[in-house]
Amino acid sequence: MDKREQIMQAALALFAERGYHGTPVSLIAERAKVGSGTIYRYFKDKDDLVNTLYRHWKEVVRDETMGCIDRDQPLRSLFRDVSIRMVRFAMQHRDAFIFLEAHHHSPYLDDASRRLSETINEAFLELIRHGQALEFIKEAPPELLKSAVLGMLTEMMKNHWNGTQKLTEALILKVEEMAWQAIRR
Amino acid sequence: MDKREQIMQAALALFAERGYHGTPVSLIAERAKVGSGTIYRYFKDKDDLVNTLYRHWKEVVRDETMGCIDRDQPLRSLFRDVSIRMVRFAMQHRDAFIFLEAHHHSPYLDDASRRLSETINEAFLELIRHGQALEFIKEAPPELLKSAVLGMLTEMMKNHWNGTQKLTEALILKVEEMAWQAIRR
DNA sequence: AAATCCGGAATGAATATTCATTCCTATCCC
DNA sequence: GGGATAGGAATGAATATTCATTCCGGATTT
Repeated sequence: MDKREQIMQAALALFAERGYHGTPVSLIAERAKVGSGTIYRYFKDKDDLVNTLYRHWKEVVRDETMGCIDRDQPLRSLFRDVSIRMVRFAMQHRDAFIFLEAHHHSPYLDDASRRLSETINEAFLELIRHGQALEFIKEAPPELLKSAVLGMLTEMMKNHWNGTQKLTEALILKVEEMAWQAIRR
Repeated sequence: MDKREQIMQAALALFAERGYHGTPVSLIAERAKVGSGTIYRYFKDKDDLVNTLYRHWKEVVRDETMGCIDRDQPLRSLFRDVSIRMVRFAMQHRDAFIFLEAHHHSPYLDDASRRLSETINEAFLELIRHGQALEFIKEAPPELLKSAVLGMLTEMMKNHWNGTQKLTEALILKVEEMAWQAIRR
């Protein structure tokens, strides 16, 4: 019954569904079963709330996809490992995934949020550069390859959520293979 | 000096940059150099404006990417043709591209807008099914392949706009090749 | 019972929409 | 032609609504 937690959960779901400007604080309060004034006991203002949320979930993504990974396994399986962790994260945390995706470059994100996002980005780029050094991955700007892979995975997750094409365990593997085919030499 | 056109242009730029809820009607009026009341002479309300915009640009996309295409050329070059037309459209109409992308599944889109979107979708799926029938393209749900390709292209366009990785003519070809590698048999 | 926490009404700023008025242009009369 | 006039277009101040934030009386904890 942690109020702060209730507020974070309600805000996450609403921001994911309706966007930042589209969700009134009063609605967050209602959904969290909390007085609207209470929100301001835990967060300085709406901006602070969205940034706190963003940072919280970015950290979870970082830990679940980049943390505790065996960096010494063969590159191909390292890539698969990271890709599949990302998809798994998305499946398990639908709202967080949609929220992070939608607020990727929002003007109301503060510097701390931006820096954190950049860190994760850099880790993924490093993986790609490593693959290029080993000549497993295409010669092309790493940024380009990164966005190819992430764009692909992201769009398929969106399709999964909106019901167009549900992902099964088998399809996830297929998807990962497609991503690899796109960037391999 | 067509007021309606001025309003549409201003709204497109602002919605692309700040989103629907993020842009006050007064700002649209200011940017269009028009009294705010004038907007309501041409559009029933803000909702009507955003839907009109959406439909207008979806039709342009449809015509520029799916219209006037030689459906009898070899599948590989047909696919290239469509992909490159999409990228070209995005490069030439930055705001329209960002706007359409951002409002893809917004709750304020009406039925007519949704139907139009679905039509274009279906045309692309047809292309993929055709490729599968010829055994050039992977066996997998066409929806999945479609979102892989579009997600990839879309994300790379976003990276282009935000300055992370500018696309050159040569890179566009590379990108198209990656998309093909992802879905080919 | 003091301190802290909480709810939700109250407040004022921001916003969408309306409407009384002005402006423009085309038509008509002299 | 030129002045008068009608009627649609345009305007932006006024209105009604929505929203973020504050405030304060009451509940809960210590």
